Amino acid sequence: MHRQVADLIRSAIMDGRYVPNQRLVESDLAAEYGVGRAAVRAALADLENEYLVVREPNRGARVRAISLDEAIEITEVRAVLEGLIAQKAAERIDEEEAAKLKEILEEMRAAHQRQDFLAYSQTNRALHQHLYQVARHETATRVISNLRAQTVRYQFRASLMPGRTDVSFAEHVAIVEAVVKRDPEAAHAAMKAHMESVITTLRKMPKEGLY
Amino acid sequence: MHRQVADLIRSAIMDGRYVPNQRLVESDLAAEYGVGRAAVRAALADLENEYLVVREPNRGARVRAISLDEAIEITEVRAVLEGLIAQKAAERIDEEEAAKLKEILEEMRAAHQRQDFLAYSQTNRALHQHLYQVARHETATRVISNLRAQTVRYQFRASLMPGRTDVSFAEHVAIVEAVVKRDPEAAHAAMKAHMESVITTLRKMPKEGLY
DNA sequence: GATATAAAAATTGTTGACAATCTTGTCTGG
DNA sequence: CCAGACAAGATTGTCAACAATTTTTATATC
Repeated sequence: MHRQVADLIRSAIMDGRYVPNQRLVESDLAAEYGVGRAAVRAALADLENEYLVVREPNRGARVRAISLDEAIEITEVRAVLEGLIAQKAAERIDEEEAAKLKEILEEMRAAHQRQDFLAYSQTNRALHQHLYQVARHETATRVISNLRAQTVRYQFRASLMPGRTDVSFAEHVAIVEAVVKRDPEAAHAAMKAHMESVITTLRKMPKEGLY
Repeated sequence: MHRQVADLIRSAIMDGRYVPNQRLVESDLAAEYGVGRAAVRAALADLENEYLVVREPNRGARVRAISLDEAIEITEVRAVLEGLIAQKAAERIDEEEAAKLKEILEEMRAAHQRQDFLAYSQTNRALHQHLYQVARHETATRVISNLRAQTVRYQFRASLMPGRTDVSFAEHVAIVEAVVKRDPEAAHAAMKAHMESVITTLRKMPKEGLY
């Protein structure tokens, strides 16, 4: 039960429905989601452990504000982990998985060509998800997923920057080529380059507001 | 309150007082630690989020069993993160911090020379902790700490293997030298070599029991 | 002894009540 | 008007009770 509540609250945070520093009052949330306070409490504890929420004793919970600097730091951690994933994927990929990876890349290309930003974003996600599956590295996957939730809005904004999609797509082509070629070092290097490019983009973002 | 309880339970797990797959019964723990069930419940939730404990609906909590394969996987993630830490430390270290790092290394050398395993282990820990501080990379530090708690007993066993301390010490010397020299790439490489050596040692361990 | 079934006991999940703490609003004096 | 004190209201933290679920025990049968 509390897990579902946590999922709902997490979605609300990621969607921007709950904004940084917003108070999350147990009884209000209980009423909103039609559950008891105990479930809300447990959900907030989970979200605190995911660093999406901060709680102070006797003072309740708030949506955690993440500065651009922290988003960059989080992305740096993601970068090294995505590099590990790419390397493992290159070591472990089988024919079927390779075919699917290329398929996703083609969908990504098509979305890119028709300038369908939403579809591009979705295929980008699907590509990374597929790499996690190919890599079969549960720990890395788990840590990445958690970190991603913390920076999702920065990622959205970064991806809206002019020319970003062109760069991103080329980088993904390089990643897929290296992985399909079963070259762990090249895969690692390609992913590293991609993630550094993401970080560079983040660094160029104006430091306005919190996410 | 529940945070203190979580700390106590975590220590018991890391000390081996609570063993893999052991049931952790809320009311028993409440009696043992002199707190209410609500606090135990919250503490167990925290520990579940740290992957030290697994909980199933209606079936309670157990100490999570971590296989050698998983310990290796966790260490692989730690490896890339420790590499990031070493790199950042090399970029950011100041004179005072460099002096302290060298000081810790000397204590580590002394412990190694008098074959005081416990002191060696403590200085090893202190060295890594100091690197985390020097690196000023909160996210990496946080993720590492959590992962470390999950593998602490494997680490202990690995460090007991014959000749391990000799190798370990030499590797730490290389790390410190690179960091003090403010060479991020060398620091990263030295740490990578060290962590790969740890992983190799883990791979050589007999697959007996769970930790 | 092994197996199946029912009952009893143990444990988890949830709730409402109340104590403790914090925040907000109101009043008074300078 | 502003600052401080105090009361009222809001919220969190905790508890005991009870419902729901699982585990253990006892009993019967083969």
